[in-house]
Parts: sequence; structure tokens; C-alpha cells
Amino acid sequence: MENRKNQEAKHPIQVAARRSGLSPDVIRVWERRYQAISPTRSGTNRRLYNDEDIERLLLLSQVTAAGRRIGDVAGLDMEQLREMVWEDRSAEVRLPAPVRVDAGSLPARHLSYCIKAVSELDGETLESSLNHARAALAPIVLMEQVMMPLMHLIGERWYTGSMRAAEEHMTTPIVRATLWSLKNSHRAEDNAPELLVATPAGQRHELGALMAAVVAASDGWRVTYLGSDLPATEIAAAAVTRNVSAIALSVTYPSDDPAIGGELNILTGTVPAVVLVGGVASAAYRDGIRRAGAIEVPTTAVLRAELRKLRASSGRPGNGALHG
Amino acid sequence: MENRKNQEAKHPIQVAARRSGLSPDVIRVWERRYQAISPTRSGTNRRLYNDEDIERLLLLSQVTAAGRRIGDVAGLDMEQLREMVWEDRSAEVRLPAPVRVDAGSLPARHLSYCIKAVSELDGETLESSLNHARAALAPIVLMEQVMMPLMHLIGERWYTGSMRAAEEHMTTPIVRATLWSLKNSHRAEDNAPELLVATPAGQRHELGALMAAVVAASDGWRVTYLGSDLPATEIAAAAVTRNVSAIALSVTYPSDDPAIGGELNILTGTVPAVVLVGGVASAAYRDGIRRAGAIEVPTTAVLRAELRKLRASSGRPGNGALHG
DNA sequence: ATAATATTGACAAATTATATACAAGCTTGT
DNA sequence: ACAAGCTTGTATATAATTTGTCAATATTAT
Repeated sequence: MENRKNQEAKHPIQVAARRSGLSPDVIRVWERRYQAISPTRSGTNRRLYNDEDIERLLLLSQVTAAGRRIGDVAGLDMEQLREMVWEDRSAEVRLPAPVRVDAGSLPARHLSYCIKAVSELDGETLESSLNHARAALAPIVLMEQVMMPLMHLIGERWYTGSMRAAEEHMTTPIVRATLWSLKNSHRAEDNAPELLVATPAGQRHELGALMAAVVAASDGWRVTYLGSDLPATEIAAAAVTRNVSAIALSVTYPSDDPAIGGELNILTGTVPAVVLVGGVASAAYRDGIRRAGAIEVPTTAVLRAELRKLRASSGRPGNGALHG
Repeated sequence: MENRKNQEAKHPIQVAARRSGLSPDVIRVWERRYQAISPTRSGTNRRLYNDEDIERLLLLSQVTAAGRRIGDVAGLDMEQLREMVWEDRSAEVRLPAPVRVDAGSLPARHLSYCIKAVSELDGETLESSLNHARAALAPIVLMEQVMMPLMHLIGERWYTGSMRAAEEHMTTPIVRATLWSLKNSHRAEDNAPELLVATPAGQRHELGALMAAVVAASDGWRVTYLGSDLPATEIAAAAVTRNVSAIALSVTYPSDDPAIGGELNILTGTVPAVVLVGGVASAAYRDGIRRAGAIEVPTTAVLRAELRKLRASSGRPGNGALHG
């Protein structure tokens, strides 16, 4: 689907405009003044763009949105433009911080109650155990030292055969509901920065994404939560609609197929927002993440740090990239 | 859906207009000017469209709505049109269409607030709208006249291209959380009958299952909720562990593969519990349900009736007066 | 008979192309 | 710092083209 660019397909200027985010006027004037593209013409003199023309327009709209002048970049070839987009993105990329794990006794006690309830398929008790833990522990501790070990342990026992899938299926909605109410216990202020949280296509486990949502909400962000298994084009569209300054993705399946990289490229290529990627499998995609100009966020602590950095430097860099 | 195209069925132009969203005038002029379709004629010269003609008209209306000119695309074949629709939908970054709703009854008014919030991807407002509706309406009314129409409408608009998948993905977790808290607002008594609620393997939409859980919980059942996409063997194992007297399943995808029937047979064959099957696609599995000895539950009202019958026949005596 | 459909012709609205103008934001030179 | 000039997106005007809608008339359906 990706290398299948159909060079024959000719698109009218309206389609080129919608896909690139530029207005037809700008497309025409870029052609006239700088020969930025050279569409063919129909029998009645209408401009016809092929897929490469449109990709070029998209690249040009990105580099100009990054502050460059159209007159300076109109003559560059595709490869130079692509490289320039990457450079502009990776200017924001920073290296992640180390990780730390702790095994305390109080969280461990709560965890053991939860495990007991799970092994008896007792949803009611699991729910009240989690609520007790929630009252006794800080949200981060609850998530990192109760919920995450709980899910991990269930998965492990399922793998070794001492637990069934049913246990995991009973636990997930309950943990999910607890996370949701945790997230909702924070009310975003009117001028709060906007964050999109989702799980890319093919990734169906959403607890990691919900934890990211909780972290962000507790840090004052307004979070739009899009759940799991959403194609990059949809995430991009939502990001434009909400005009978010950052997107957080959670990945849990490591995959031999580097499609996640392709999805990431779509995102970083079409949306003027910082893309953060976390989840237990994020390390497996490290190269793709870096290449796409996204930021790897291995832990909730790093996520929080990156969010704070973003908020501090929030000059709203890509504010006018796409006009309405 | 796919092999069910009846090539014999001939529809008058009014039907073609309704289904494609085009006016009869436009359909005729597209035929006259561009030979976009070639309907057969009746003995008295009326145009007669078959299902493929109508699908073609629908595709053409979609690609023109995406900015293409009818003169450019009228000659393409079905496959090219389908691909074009797909490409346009995924390449476009903006939200397609406006919304309009009419306010009538009380539930309809709540629904219209929800729809507005959804179309603006405003999760916060959607959530508070649902909470208002929850406070103002009975749970059954909330589910059947607000939540279900809302999800249905979103699906419909996604199908016609005026909404994106992102809207649905934002809405589902919020509706789900509301249902969950609805379910948790009922506390089961110690001697309450036990019910298992899940979605069989391959069925990933869990909202219907959650509604069943709410109905049962509000009727005094202790509900163990197992979420979505769970193989029958797992459901059976959980049913034995919890010693439930009934299992409620929700199916939303109709499938040519009668595997659901096989799954049902596993359940009814291994577990001494009544199996109830509901959900928007339950009618499609009617034969398999009946053959497996399960009960089809087309509506929440029927579900409630069946649950009460079960409780009256096998439940504890002296527990009859819970509520009316 | 009233309503719907078919045919033809015409027309208005929308889109497009081209050229020109203009305003806001920069460089640059002093 | 300030003015002049350049850059760049947007707006206007005009002509050509495309496209949706309407009107008039004849035929058919209910």
C-alpha cells in the first residue's frame, strides 16, 4: 500500500489542496512564482496532479510551516525536502532518562489482595481491593507498582498455564475502569494544553495508553482519549481537529513488521505536534521512532518529564501549519 | 453483506436517489452527460437500477464529495472508484462534514448534545452530557434512546464518510465508562444469582455486553464481566469457577462463518447454565442459537424478562420483592 | 386526476485559470 | 531605529469551463 504510488492517477487541484492542507490559491501561486511543481494539464487546461506532486506539496507545506521561506525551498528535490523535514523534527528530540523500580511492602500487600481476587475470578473483590489501593497510594505508585505488576503477573501465569485467559479478561475492564476514574479525578483548566492519547493500528491493549492519559491529566493536560487500534491517518485527523500540541501512543506488541514506523511517519509528517511513544514494546521500535522524529518514552516518569518540558517551551511552534 | 447482492432487484430512480444521497436530477444528468451509469429500462421507459448501479452512484457521490470532478471520474470502473474512496478518506486530514440534528423528546435532546460533542471530538463535553442524561433518564431509556442511537449514528456517518473512525474511538471509552459506573451503582446481595457476561471470540464490540451487564445488575444479579473476544472454552471455565446459573453473550458482527454456533455448542454442552445471546447481530445467528439450545435475546426488555424467569424458577424463594 | 418519471433545453452557481493588486511580515541598508 | 525593498499569502476582476438545478412538455403510474 505504501510503495504503490500510482503515477498515472491525476488529481484535480481540489484534491491536491485537501491532501496537502494548502489552499488552491497558494498552490497556483507557488507554481507561477517558483515553479515548485509542474502539473500536467487536461484537454481544457485544468491542472492535473499526480501522487508525487501532492507529496511534494505536502513536504513544502511542512518545511514552510517550520519557518522556512518558500522561495528558498521551492527548487529542492524530494530527497532534500524529506531530509529537511526530519531535521526540523529531530531538533526537538531529546534523549530519555534512566528507569527506576521499587519493591515496597505497602504496594506489594495491595497487589497480593488483587492477585487473590483475580485467581478466584471475583470481580467485586478485585474492584474493592483496587479502590482501597487507590485510596492508600499515589496514582503513579498505584499504576506502576500495583496495576502493571498485576497485569504482568497474570500474563506470565497465563503463559505458563497456571492461569486462563478468562482471568485476564475479567481484570482488564476493572483496571481500565479504575484508571478511567483516576483520569477523571483531574479537571483540565481552560487554557490547559491539549494531548491526544491512543494506541496505533494493530495494538489492542489500551491500559498503557490509559496510564499515559492519567499521567498527563494529573499534570494539567486536557486529554482526548481515543482508545486502541486506531490508524495513523485517523489519529492525525483528530490531532488537527483538536489542535493538540502533543500525541502520546502506547505500543505493547513487538512486531517484526516495522509498520509502526510507517504509521509514525504519517503522523510526524502530517501533524504539527510532538509524538511521544511509550508502552512495554516501545524499545522494540526504537529505530523507527527515532527515524520518524518521534520521542521514545520508556516510563511514566519520562513521559511526565517530557510533557513538562513541552509545556515549558510551549511557544506553540506549529500553530499555523494548516489553515482552515 | 457481500454475497447478498441481488442483481435481479430493480429499483426506481427514487430509491437510487435515497440510497446514494444524490437527487434524481443529478443521477439523470450524470447518465446523460457522462454515461456514468447505464440503468436498464422498464417496458414503459422507466429507469431501473440494480444494486451495483446504486453502489456505483454511492461511490461517485463520495469521490465527488472528496473534491474530484464528476467528468474526471465518471468513466472509472468499480474497483478504481473503491480504491479512490479509500485513498481520499485516508489521505485527507480535515473533518468532512457539518452536522445537523433536530431536538424533540427529552432523550432526543440529550442525544443531540452528545452528537454535537462527538462531532467536535470534545470528550469532556460528551462525558458531562452523558452524565446529565444519566441523571435525567432511567437507565434503560438512557441506554436504548441515547447511547444506542448515538453509536448507531456514528457508525452510519462513518459509513457515509461524514464522520471518521476517530469519533467512534473517542466515544466508545466514554460510553463504556458511563455504562460501567451504571453497572456499579447496583450492589448485589449475598444470595444474588450469578451471571457471566462476555462477547464470544471474534466479537470485539463490548458495549452491548456491558448493557446486558447493567440490565442484569439492576435486576439484582451478581455480574462477572469478562469483556470482549473470549473463546468459548474460556467462558465455560469461568462459568464453572463462578458456578453461574446463566451466561449472557453479545454479538455485533454478522458472519457467514457459523463458528458462533460451534462456540455456542461448546458452552451449552459443557456448562450447566442457561445461555442467552443478544446484540444487534443476534438475529443473524438465530438458527445456530436455537440449535445449540441457547435463547435469543433480541432486546434488553426480553433479556430482563428471561432473567426474571430464570430467577423465579431456580432462584432462592422469599427473594421475590426486589423491585417492580 | 394527481404524482412521478423522461427528455430536452437552458441557465445559474461553482470552480478554475490568469493577471493584477495589496497588505503584513521580513530583510537590508543606512 | 527607520525607511525602502523584497517576500509571500490573500484578495479582486475577468473569462472559460464545469456542474447542479430548473422549466416545459410528454408519458406513465397510482
